[in-house]
Amino acid sequence: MARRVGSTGEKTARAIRDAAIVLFAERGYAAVSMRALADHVGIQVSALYNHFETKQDVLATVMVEHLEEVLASWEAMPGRNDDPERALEAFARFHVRYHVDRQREVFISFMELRSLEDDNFRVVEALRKSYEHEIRDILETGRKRGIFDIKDAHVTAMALLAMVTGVTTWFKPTGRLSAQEIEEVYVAMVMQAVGADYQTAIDQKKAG
Amino acid sequence: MARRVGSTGEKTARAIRDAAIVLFAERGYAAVSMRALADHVGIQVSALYNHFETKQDVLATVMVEHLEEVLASWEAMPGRNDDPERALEAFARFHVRYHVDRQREVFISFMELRSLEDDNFRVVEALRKSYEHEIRDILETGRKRGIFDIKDAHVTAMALLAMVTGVTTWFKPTGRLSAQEIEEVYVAMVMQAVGADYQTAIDQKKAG
Amino acid sequence: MARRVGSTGEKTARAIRDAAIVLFAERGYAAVSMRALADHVGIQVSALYNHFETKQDVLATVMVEHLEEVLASWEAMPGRNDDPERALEAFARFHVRYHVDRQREVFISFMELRSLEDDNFRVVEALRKSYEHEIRDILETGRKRGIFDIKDAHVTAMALLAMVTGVTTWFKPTGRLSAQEIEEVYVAMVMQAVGADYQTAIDQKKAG
Amino acid sequence: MARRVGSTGEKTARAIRDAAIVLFAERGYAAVSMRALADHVGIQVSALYNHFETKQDVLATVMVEHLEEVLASWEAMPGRNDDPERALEAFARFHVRYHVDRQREVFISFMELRSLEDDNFRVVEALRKSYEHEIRDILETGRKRGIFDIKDAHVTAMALLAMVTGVTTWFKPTGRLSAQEIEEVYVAMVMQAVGADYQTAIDQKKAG
DNA sequence: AATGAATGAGGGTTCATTCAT
DNA sequence: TATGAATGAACCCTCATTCAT
Repeated sequence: MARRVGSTGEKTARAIRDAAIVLFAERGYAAVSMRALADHVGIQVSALYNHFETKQDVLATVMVEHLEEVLASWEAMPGRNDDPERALEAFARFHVRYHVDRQREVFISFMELRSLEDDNFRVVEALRKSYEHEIRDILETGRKRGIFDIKDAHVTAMALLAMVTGVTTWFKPTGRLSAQEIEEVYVAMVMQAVGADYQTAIDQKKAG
Repeated sequence: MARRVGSTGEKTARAIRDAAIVLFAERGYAAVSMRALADHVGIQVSALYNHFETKQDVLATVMVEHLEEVLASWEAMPGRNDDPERALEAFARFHVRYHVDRQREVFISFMELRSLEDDNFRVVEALRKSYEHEIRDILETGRKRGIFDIKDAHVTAMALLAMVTGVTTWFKPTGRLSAQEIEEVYVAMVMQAVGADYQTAIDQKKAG
Repeated sequence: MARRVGSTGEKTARAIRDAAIVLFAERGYAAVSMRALADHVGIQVSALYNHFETKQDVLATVMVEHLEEVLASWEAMPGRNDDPERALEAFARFHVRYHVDRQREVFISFMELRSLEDDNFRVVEALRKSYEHEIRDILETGRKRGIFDIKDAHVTAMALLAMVTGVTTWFKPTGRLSAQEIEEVYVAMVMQAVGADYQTAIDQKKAG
Repeated sequence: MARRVGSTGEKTARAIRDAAIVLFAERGYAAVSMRALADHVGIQVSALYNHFETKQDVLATVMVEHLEEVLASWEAMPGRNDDPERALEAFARFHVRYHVDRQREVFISFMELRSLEDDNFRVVEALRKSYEHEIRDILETGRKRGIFDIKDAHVTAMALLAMVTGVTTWFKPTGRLSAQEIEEVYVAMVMQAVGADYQTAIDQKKAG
């Protein structure tokens, strides 16, 4: 008999993943005990094992689920198939927005790669690479066409990803700047960093 | 009795710090046991306590030592007191160079803030802020003078730091690009990101 | 409501007993989990509790059932009420045959006495003693009549039981010797061990 | 620096082995927890791990040590190189004596074979086989020379070993019979079981 | 300065069992 | 009768740290 959606089990599994995201992001995978996780969810430690085989399994599930959602969301992003300039802007916008919204998952997926056992690492690494290829391909296309003023698509891709991903380390929704404002700052920086004539476009909008 | 420099003890303490840097960077503070550390050094666990009071003390020592060295080196960097454009270039150049050279210490100092107990955290955080202020001040000065085309000095500072710091996550000395080449790529990106007329300067050099 | 013989429940209970016999013999009671037992049967752990109250109950059931069958079978063995020589031969023959056929149950009933809780232990111990008394009585009668050359009926009984029971530790149906051949070897040894003139009887048969 | 004989560590390790022998024999390996073992020794659980790597290691050590001692003792037994009749008597005498003295180790080495992991099993099994070969070789020699009236040296060896080993399951030093008396009963049974003319020899001694 | 042995807390995981469905 | 989910105790083992030598 199939497990009914919305059954107790489904809800508990979801609660465990959610608690894991909070705790792993806050303290790091190694520093989070299954007891702490269970306490956070409000169940007994042993009950965790009705939903996940091991602690490692919790981590892998969280990471894979996140990366798959990132990729799926990017697939649906408008502008991603336009010319390199618009595609890069779309990517930057998507990336910063997604990362501001899902700071913790992003941070975990980046930081806890080293905590993954071999099998899980391979799966997650493949997903990460897929994502990195997206921006690298945009940059490379733009570089070849002479639109972007960059020396190396790969290094640039890594640098831009690091820059934008870094927003997760300091952004707080209650801070001085809104998510919307931060998005604009980052998109502008990305565009300028590759030498695209972005500022003008904005000014035109304003002027228009 | 003062410990003589060059004594066995001094050498062991240095060896422990070095091993800690390697292991903390590789696995994270929480995932490194005192046993693993001792094994790496080639001594017994209990001998560690002749040199450091606690595991936490090892971490704090490594971080403080690193940050103090960073600041001292930056103090000595030529160009840091010139106009904002040159100062930013100096900073970018210094930062990427230092981070490529000391990848592991940088990574630890960034990642393991959360592993510090309150007292140590305050000390380390102060050192980090000092460093962040250096670039923020340069950017702010440049922004006020209309030299840099940026919206917000603080956000830009964080973004640039994250971007350049990120080099530690993928750079390998044996890779396709040399440290020298990567430095150039990053410096160019930083300068472009703030809208400084850097590329021209390079071209002038070439043209010169 | 009486449980109908042949009902699903009856079949499952039988399957659990059978799986328990295999697993307890193989790994020992303490090393077999209810999960392992359920897996072997092909049901969920909680379903076991529809058929047995506790794990201990499974063990007790298996042992009592086995010992009662042994006693009942021995009651029906021809020759058991004849003179001590024939009675001993009958017992040896019965014992080795039964033990070769039911190696696992025998092994469990012998080894897992210590795993029984008090109440169950008393029941099982009584059954075991009944069986031991059978051979001891035969030996004692033969010793008194001067037919058996033994020093002590009890010690001899224990020794012979141990010897024949030991067959379960190494006999494999696919081995060099058939069950039939092994039976002959053991019966001859038993008869000789008590100084009965058994070999002659065999020779007579051959000569006859 | 070599560990001094008689140091605390040596004594603790010995105490752990001794406690393990008692507990494993009484409850079985799987049913003995490291906590129970530590309690029995009077130390903390974690201290066990200063002396043995794992629980499995405790078992393997106890078994290997015992079997090596058995073999060494048998090597030193007088009469073991005489004619088959005397050699068998020597073996029976040695075996029952040793097994009465070391009931628990014998029982463990026999019963807990299944609890050994592969590597340890191979080592222990080899030692056991060495011992079994001793009696089998004696029996085979005697059979070939027509001294023993047995059908099969291997089956006979297993039967005799089981018979004599079984003494460990019921013998109690405080019981009706002394170890000395039980030895005589068993030796007589062994000799008679193979059709050796042993009783006469005893009578001769008495007559002598 | 280094060691072996000890401690007590806590690690991840499995246990037998219960219960609502 | 069978299930999935829960419990609380217990499992083996490792942890950081201490201390006599």
